[in-house]
Amino acid sequence: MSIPVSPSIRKRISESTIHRLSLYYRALSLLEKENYETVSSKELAKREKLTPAQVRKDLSFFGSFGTRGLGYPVKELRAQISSILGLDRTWRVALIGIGNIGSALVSYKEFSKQGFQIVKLFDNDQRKIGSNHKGIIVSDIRNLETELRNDRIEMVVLAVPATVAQYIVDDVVRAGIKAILNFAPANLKVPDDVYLRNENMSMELEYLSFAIVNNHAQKRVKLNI
Amino acid sequence: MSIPVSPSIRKRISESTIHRLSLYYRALSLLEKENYETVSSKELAKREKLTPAQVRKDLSFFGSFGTRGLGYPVKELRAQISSILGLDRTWRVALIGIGNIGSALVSYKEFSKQGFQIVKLFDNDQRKIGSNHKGIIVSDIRNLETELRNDRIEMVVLAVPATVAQYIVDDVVRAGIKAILNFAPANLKVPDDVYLRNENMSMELEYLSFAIVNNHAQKRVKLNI
DNA sequence: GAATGTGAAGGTTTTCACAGCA
DNA sequence: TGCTGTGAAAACCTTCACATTC
Repeated sequence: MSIPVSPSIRKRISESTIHRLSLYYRALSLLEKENYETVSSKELAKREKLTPAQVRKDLSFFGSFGTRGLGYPVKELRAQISSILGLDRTWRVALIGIGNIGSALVSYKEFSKQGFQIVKLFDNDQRKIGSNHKGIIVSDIRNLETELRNDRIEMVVLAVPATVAQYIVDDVVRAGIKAILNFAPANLKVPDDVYLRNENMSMELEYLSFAIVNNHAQKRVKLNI
Repeated sequence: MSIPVSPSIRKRISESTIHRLSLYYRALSLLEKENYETVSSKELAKREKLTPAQVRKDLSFFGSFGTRGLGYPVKELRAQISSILGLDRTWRVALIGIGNIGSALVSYKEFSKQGFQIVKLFDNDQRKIGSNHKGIIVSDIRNLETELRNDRIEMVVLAVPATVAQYIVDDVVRAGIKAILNFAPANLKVPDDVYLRNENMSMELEYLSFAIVNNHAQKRVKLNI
């Protein structure tokens, strides 16, 4: 009998661990397609450029999913991580701002693949309101609060200009939304009980720029074979 | 006289420090627009939801830019960080894959604003090759290696399907490119001397999903006032 | 008085190394 | 024998606290 995933986590799990769970999840999905029955922490680590100890430690926070001498059962572990990350269900997501980035996100396959269903689109541009994107009619942002409530939206993706982002996020918070993914290069203020994450796509380019200019040492992956 | 930025950094600077430099840079750009002459670590920290000590420590790795009792000169500090991050110049960037995400990135203002100039586009789709995106003609990916060399491209942004990403990245590496930003959900292998960063946009949504499902405690920002 | 710069302390994350089990 | 699970150690990162400077 396997130990169940603890429903409420005692020790605070680090952000990095959670991000790595996403990586494991992706690797396991691939391994399942490749018909692997089991996988060792060593193999998982290799595929995600991590160390075997890291993989085992991360997983150990949530339970004992492996078998000594054998490894982890691919299918089960994938299901477990899926449940830990809340990917064993679908999420009703609204996307605000049908510009550049917004339009791309509507058809971004990785979102829907993981259960994030964009079911609502908003914009303030009269030319866009009423138009159809991938089967969804763009709503007027003036009705944001009521429509977010009526459509039982659980997460919001913000892809609006930085200058208006705070006003919109205030509305979103008023609508009772507790999870927001922000693409605007702005520092948004939200109450303590609202989860806000920022996606800053030029940050990684800036890292590359820094790395080249400064000859920055790469983090070396120990292979401990 | 100010102490110059050490050209080669002895102690390895952490990734987080570099990412925070990006944040400081953005905040300082705004402060400059707002006509601030100086800024304290306290104010900078507040704007980026960090601690004053963190700000001072980060900056101290690169030099002494402030004045005791006064704070940091906004304009100078911005210039210094700009030079540290390599943003005081322009970068010739090629974008490969003019799909969903790729098209959005061509017009993504944050890139050009920081000096990342997309000067070259590639795709393998005959219908796209030869077409004009924001003044750039899409090239055939079959000429990737030679064109990257001839056009003296310094960075590559990859926005192609995961299934073909490795083949393309191999070509990119052969062309001598040392910095790659990858949007494909794939684990690409590159030689040690090539910087590769991954942008995984669903990872943050997965974090939000985890946070909701597990009532994950937010990292609390100490205000030490 | 105000705020930086920085060793040292404290806290967190990663890695080690090995007991334990299939 | 092979590989997990995990305390302990090591490495790393953040915060403290204060001497220092304007």
